[in-house]
Amino acid sequence: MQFRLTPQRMLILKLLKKDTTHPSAEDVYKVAKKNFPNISFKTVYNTLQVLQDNRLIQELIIDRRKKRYCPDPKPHHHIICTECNKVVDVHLKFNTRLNEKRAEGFKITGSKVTFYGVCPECNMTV
Amino acid sequence: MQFRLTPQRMLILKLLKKDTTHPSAEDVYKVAKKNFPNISFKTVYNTLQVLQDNRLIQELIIDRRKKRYCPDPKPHHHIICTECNKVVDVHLKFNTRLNEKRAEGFKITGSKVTFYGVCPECNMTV
DNA sequence: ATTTAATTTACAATTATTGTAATATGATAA
DNA sequence: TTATCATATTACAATAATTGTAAATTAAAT
Repeated sequence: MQFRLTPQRMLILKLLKKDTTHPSAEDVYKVAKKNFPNISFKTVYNTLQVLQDNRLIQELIIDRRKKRYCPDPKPHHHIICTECNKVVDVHLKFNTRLNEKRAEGFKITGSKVTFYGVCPECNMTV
Repeated sequence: MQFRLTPQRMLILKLLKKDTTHPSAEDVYKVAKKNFPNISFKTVYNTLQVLQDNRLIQELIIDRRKKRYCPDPKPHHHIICTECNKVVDVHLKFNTRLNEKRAEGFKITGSKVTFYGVCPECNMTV
């Protein structure tokens, strides 16, 4: 597929790159609307997919409610707050090698560690 | 909350305990319907929540399409097939300790490793 | 300039999940 | 045992996230 970096896509990529909150598609849509008032949800979803396919961002399956998007496509890990669903990056290497025997015949292509916890803000308000 | 182990709940728990496929709520519903033809989706979802709250099963946020349920409530890890979304358990301990400094102020309560790969069946059909 | 493929938009549709209200169930106390 | 009452179930509607469709638009390539 030929991938065209349209103004909408450029904007969404830029928004993501400076956003550390791991926004949802709706979050992206709301911010993008400020620059492109007529932008559609479909364009946002479409763009997120294209950016993902081209390894410019990555989709996170971590929040029980919806997908979140991470501007850093390189493999790394995350912590999610079990109270407010805040997500933050963890840039550390862990040894999670899975030997053939334990891989159940799967050809392993990657791995990720997810940490669950309570963020500082939520910790205060208990 | 008082938790009543009704026939429907008993059935769902039993179904899950002998199911290694990490079924979705809909999968559970379909099987449960064989014994309780009038069972509702709401009862299934409600039961899955209750069983989870009572630490008899655990919900998995791993499949991009929907929640999956694991009969084993104890912390362990999973492999998911990126082709067909098959999920299997990994019962191994990994050292994923996160020192305070790197926890970004979060109070960490748990962690899980997710492996991505291609299952034997999907590997064949390439 | 013309053709053509990719993209965007508006909007409908789908899928997973949750909410509501009436009825049914079953535990507990009289 | 029977009455009471909280909890659970069901049918069904509603919501939320995401995806599909088709027409119009854009822009790359001839």
